[in-house]
Amino acid sequence: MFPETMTNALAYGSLLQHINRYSKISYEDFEVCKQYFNVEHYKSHSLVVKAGSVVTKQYYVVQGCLRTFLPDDEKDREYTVQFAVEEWWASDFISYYSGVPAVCQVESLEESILLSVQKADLVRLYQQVPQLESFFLRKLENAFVAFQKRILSNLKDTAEDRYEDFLRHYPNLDQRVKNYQIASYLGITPESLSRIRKQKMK
Amino acid sequence: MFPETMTNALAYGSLLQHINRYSKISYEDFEVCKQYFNVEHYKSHSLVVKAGSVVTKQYYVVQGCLRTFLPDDEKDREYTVQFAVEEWWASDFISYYSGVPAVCQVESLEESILLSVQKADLVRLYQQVPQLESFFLRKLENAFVAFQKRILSNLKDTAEDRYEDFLRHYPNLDQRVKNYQIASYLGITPESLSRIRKQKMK
DNA sequence: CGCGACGTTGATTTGCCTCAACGATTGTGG
DNA sequence: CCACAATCGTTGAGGCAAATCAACGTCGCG
Repeated sequence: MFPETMTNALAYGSLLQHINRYSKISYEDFEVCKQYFNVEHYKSHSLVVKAGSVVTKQYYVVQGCLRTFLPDDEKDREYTVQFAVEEWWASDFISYYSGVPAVCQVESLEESILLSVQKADLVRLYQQVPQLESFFLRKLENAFVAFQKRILSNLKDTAEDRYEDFLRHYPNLDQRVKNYQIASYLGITPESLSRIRKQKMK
Repeated sequence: MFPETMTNALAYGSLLQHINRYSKISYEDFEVCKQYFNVEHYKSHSLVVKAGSVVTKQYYVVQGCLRTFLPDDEKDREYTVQFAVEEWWASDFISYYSGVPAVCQVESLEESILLSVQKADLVRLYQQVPQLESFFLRKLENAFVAFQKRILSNLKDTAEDRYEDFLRHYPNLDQRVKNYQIASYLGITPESLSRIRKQKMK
């Protein structure tokens, strides 16, 4: 493993590159930005966000893989809202934006390195580096569009179509996560997904 | 009917009240705001947004009812993304935010009075009245949360549950729109919805 | 090694769709 | 204002995709 300072440098480097893809930011501005982001490490199978309390942070994935899901203890089932791999963001955004206690959880599916930022700190950061407000706004717009597309896909596509959408939307992710987790993202059972995969081998 | 100036005054009054519910705005600021919003009238069954060109406006519903839907000419079917009644906003937000030509359409289901605003004008407006940027951001966050809840509802709830969600989400709207439009919002056929309604009468 | 978690396969059930027919309602032109 | 057509909602019969239930093989890990 890299020494602490080394992986931190890599983490912030990843974030800088990511932000720069959307809105150019100066070295000085990024130095300010860095102060508000904390590096967090999570083991595989650990919980990043637990249901029950209000979520005040969002997370940027430097390395690893997260899954946001709604547990349904009664039916002994889970519903996956989204996955997040390198350069994606995750949180329980329902709790984060509406300020209600989280019903969803975020779990780390692998050893993960994250950068977390407090919602309250973002407000301050926006005042110091206004481009970042545009950046996060753009990010929200994109996420909104993605969700609307997913709703449309649920309305019009078959399970097989949606599985192919999933493969396109998350390249190679099918090799990193469990089948039953993909099934719970698609809204079908693991058995059905297994049959769809079999079907597709021809 | 009211004279033109009268309905315009009512329209802007509605918008002012609506904005004030989220972020307080002074009389002077609202005067600036008004300049960018245009009153538009639509007849029942007319199209507010047609598929094919990039959508640059979003619409506030002063009076009436809109529906955003994706037409599928092949299957001779439609998929409803959302309804918008008084004090709601509508557009094809996929086109509006991503700048791609619209695939969805927005139709007026009743005689409607709308206030439209250009995306480009909002940028200018934000510079003059910064509270409005927060207002629109809040609106986007709420819409994002609503969509995420709908995705979860699609994953976990039965058609009947989703119908009840619809009734709660859009109070009394079932008396204003066609059954097959509600069905296309729920992702079921009009026949299935009819059977669900029958079921619920006990 | 042995246990538990996971993926697959088969048999059966079920919720919703499709297709078709029929009233009710709406809207329109004579 | 009525007559007629079109649209819409309902109901029934039959079919299909996916769920459920159950069994079994495999893999990973304590």
